[in-house]
Amino acid sequence: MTPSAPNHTTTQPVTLVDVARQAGVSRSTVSLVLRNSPLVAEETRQRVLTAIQELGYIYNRGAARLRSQRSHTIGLVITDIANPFFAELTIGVEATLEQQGYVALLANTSDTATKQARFLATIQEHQADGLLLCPARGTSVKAIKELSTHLPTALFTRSLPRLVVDYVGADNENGAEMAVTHLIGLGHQRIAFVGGPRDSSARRERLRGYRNGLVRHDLAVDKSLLVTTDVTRADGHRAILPLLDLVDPPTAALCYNDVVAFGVMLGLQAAGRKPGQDFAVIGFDDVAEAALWQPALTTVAISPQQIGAQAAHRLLVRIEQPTLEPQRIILPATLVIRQSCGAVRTA
Amino acid sequence: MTPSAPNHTTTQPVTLVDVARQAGVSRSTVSLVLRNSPLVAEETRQRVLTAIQELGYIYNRGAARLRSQRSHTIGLVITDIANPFFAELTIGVEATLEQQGYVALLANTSDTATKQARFLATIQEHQADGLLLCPARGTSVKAIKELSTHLPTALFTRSLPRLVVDYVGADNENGAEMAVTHLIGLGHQRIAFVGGPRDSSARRERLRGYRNGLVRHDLAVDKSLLVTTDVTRADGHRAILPLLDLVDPPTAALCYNDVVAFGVMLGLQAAGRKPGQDFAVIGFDDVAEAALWQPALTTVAISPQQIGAQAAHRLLVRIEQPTLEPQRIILPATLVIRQSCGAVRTA
DNA sequence: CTGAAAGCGCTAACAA
DNA sequence: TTGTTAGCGCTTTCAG
Repeated sequence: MTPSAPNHTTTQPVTLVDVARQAGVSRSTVSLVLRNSPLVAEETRQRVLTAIQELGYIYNRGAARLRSQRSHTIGLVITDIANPFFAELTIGVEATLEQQGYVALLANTSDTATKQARFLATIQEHQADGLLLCPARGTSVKAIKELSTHLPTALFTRSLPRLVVDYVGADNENGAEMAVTHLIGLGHQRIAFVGGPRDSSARRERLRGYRNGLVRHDLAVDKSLLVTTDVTRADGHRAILPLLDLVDPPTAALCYNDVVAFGVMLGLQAAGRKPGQDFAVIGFDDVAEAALWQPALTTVAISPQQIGAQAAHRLLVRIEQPTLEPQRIILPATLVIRQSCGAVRTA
Repeated sequence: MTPSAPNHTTTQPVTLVDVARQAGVSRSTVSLVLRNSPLVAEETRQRVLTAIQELGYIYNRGAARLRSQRSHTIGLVITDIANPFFAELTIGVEATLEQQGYVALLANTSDTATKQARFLATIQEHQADGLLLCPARGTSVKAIKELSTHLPTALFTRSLPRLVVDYVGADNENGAEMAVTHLIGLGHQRIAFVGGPRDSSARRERLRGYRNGLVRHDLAVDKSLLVTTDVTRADGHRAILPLLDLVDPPTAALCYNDVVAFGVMLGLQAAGRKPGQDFAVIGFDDVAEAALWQPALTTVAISPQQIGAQAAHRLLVRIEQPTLEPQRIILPATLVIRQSCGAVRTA
C-alpha cells in the first residue's frame, strides 16, 4: 500500500456509475469513452480517463456482454496441444486475437468426439462469439452444421464433408505429391503411407497426393502399404514394424505428419535399420524439432502459425459480417529436403 | 432440419423464462435445476429438463455471472506454449478445470512482462475467478501482489520473491544437486551451468542445487562456467560455444531445462564434439522428446502434468475459501539417466 | 455531444 | 419445495 497507489476500497467494487459521478458526467458518456467512441469531446474524455485511473476502475465485460451480446471471447478447440504443430498454431491464433481484443477459451479434445462435444456446450454457455475448431475424430458433422448456423465457426487443418464454413488449411494434396515424387526420383518404388486417423480430411488429402504421385509415375498403389494410426510417436513406432516384415517390404515411407515420422524413425532404429541410409522417411508439417533430429527429417513444410493466424482473422471477420460467403483458404506447402530421405549425405 | 431436431427459433434466443413457462414452473425453480440444487422435487426437475431439451435452451453463464459474481473461468498465463513443458502443464491444468466445470482463458506471454500485464488486465475485465500464473521475466512483484489481494492467484514453476501466494513447483534444488553429484561421480570436475533467465526463481533454485553439489565435493564454483540465456534451443546452442573456448573448458553441463539442453547438444555437434562421449549434458524437466534424442538426454524429471493439475486444484480450492493459508507445494524431482551424460553406453 | 430510462438473462433473498 | 421481487453493471435507444 504505497501512498501513490490508487485508493482501492476492497469491499465495494468500483462501477461505471462511480466513474461517472467522479468525472461529473453521465453513465452513457463513460460507456462511450470505454468503447473509444469518437462522439465524446476530448476534454470530457480526459476527465473520464482520469476518474478511471483515480478510482482503479475495471471495465466489466461480463455486464457489457449481457447487454451487447458480445463477449469478445472465442472458443479454440484443438486435438492435441502436446503436438508442437498445434502449439505453434495456437501461438498464431493468440497473436491475432490479442490484436483485436479477443481472448481464447482453450480446449484440448485429445481427438475424442465426446470431450469435444462437452466443450462445445461449455463454449456456448459462456457466450463465445465464435469457434475455431479442428474437428476431432468421429465428430458429428450434423452437430457442427447445426452449431455453425448460430455460432460463427471456422475450421482449420481438418475440414468436414458437406459442411460449408470458413476453412484454413494447407495444400496437403500437392505437398504429399511433391514428397512422393521426390522419393520416386530417388529410386524408391515401394513407398508406404504411414499414419493418421481414417476420418481426417487432412489424411485423405495427403493420401490423394500420394496416390497421384504414384500413378503419375506408373506405380501401383498397394493397399498393404497403407496404415492408419492415431497421432503420436508411439503410433508411428508401432506402425512401421509390420511393414518391414512384408514379403515385398517398402523402402520408404511418407508419414501423416512429423510426430508420426519421428515414431517411424525410432521404430526403424529399434529394428536395426538406419533411416536416411537404408530407409527413407518423409514427414509432414515441419515442426521445429524436425530439423534437429538425427537424421534431420525431410518433411513437407506448412506454416502452423500462419494457419492459426489466418483462421483467427477469418473468424473475426465473419463475426463482424455473418452473412459473408464462406471461404476456403489453402496455404502452400513446400518440400524441405534434409537427411532422413537419404538425398543429402551430411549435415 | 430433420423433423426430430429441436424446434429452433433462430431469431429469439430461448431464455430461462421460456423454459419456466414451458415446464409450468417459476423461473427460480428452473434456475435451481440448472445448478443441480437438491431442493427441487425429482418430478419437477424432470419436467424442467424435458422443457430444456424441447426448447434447445442454452444456459447463459454471462447473465449468471453478472448476478453471482462467478464466471467459472480462470486465466492461464504461461511464458511459452511452444515449450513442450508448458504444453504438458496446460494439459494437466485443463483436465482439472474441466472436471470442476471451469474453463481457461489462455495467454502466452512469450516471457515478456508487457504482454503479461496486458493480458492480466484483460483477464480481470473478463471477470476471471482466478489466475494461474507463471510469471514472465521482469514481472512487477508489486503489481502481482496487489492483484492477488482481489484475484485468487496461484503461481507455478516460478515463484516471486516476498509474495506469499499458493505456489506449485518442483524440487529444483535437490534435482540439480542430484544431477551435479552424478556428474562428479562420473569424474567431471569442470561443470558448467547453462541457461535460464536471471530472474527466474526456478533458475535460482537449480543454481543453488548445482552450487551445493559442487561445494559438498570440495569443488570450487567458477563464475565463468555460469551462463544466463533465454529459453529456446537457439539460446542453448549459442551459449555453449564460448564455453568450449575457455582456457580451462568444462567437460560437462547442467542445463536450465531440456530445451536449452537440446540446443547445447546441437551446439556441441556443430563444434565437432560428441555429447555423451566427449562432453556430458544433463537437462531439466524430462520432456517427452528427451528420451528420443540421439543421444537420449539424461535429465532431471519433474512432472509437468502434475504441476499443472495441482496448481489448478489448489486455485479452485482457494476460490472457494479465499482466506485459506497459502501453500507451497513442492513436487519431487528424480534423475533419469540416459546417454547424454556418458554414463550409459548404448540405447 | 450528453442525459434519462429501460432492460439484457440470470440469481438471491425472502415469503408462501 | 416453489414463487415473488429486486437488481447485478453495463449498453441502448431516444431526447435534449
